[in-house]
Amino acid sequence: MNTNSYKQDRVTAYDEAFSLDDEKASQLAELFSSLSDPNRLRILSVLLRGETHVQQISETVAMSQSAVPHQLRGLRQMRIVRARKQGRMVYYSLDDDHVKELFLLGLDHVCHE
Amino acid sequence: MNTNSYKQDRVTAYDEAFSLDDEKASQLAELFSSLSDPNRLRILSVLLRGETHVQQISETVAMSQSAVPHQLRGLRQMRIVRARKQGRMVYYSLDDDHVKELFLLGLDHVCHE
DNA sequence: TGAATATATGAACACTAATTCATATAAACA
DNA sequence: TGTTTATATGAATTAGTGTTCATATATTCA
Repeated sequence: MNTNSYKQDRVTAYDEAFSLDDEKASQLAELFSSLSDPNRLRILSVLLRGETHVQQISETVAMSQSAVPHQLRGLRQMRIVRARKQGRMVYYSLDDDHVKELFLLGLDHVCHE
Repeated sequence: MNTNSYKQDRVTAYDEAFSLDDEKASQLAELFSSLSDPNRLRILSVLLRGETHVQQISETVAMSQSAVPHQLRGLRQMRIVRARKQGRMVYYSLDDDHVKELFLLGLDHVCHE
């Protein structure tokens, strides 16, 4: 973890000599890809309000029964959301605040022009 | 500009009653889509260091002659980069700091796990 | 003016990704 | 136990995206 120095303050961290290596580029692209679909974003916007079960997500974002679990699967694999089963319902929530920050920063930008 | 209240402090702005409408969802998805490709991210990582001409981008990120302008076109249309022609070279730079912030926040997250 | 260089663009192709449809699993309830 | 409800999954379809190849435009230089 000392071969790079990404861990500095975000804005000042970017070294002039820095060039994004292939692996980091791919990871970063994967992260942003998770946020690159309107329906996925709407699912996340629901989860931003708190833990919710699948059916309720479907209704809120007006997606079909099977489309929602399909998307949730991807988000789960990216560790963006987390599932908790209770009875026959499965409750999803954001796995941490990382994506919430990105989401809100992005929304901020979109809404300012 | 007062039909929404997105302009509050980012973290507290997210109203419990808020649900991402279709248009905002699409705009946001478009924004994140701009960052959803490794090569595009590498191009941006070069531009983060400052204004650069196309050929130099090609060399730095090891992309073909035509692939780079193709990608730059998309970034230009999204107003993420800006072009300045000088002689037969075209110099590109980031159009503002919006995407830089997203890029660095994302990189931050990727590098912390 | 003609050749060389830098960038852009259109079409074709390959690849990815999102949705739907059908079906499977699994829990609750009668 | 059998039926209903909630979620998940696989396959197929469709739409979108990134690259390459060939070519166009535009600028410099001889």
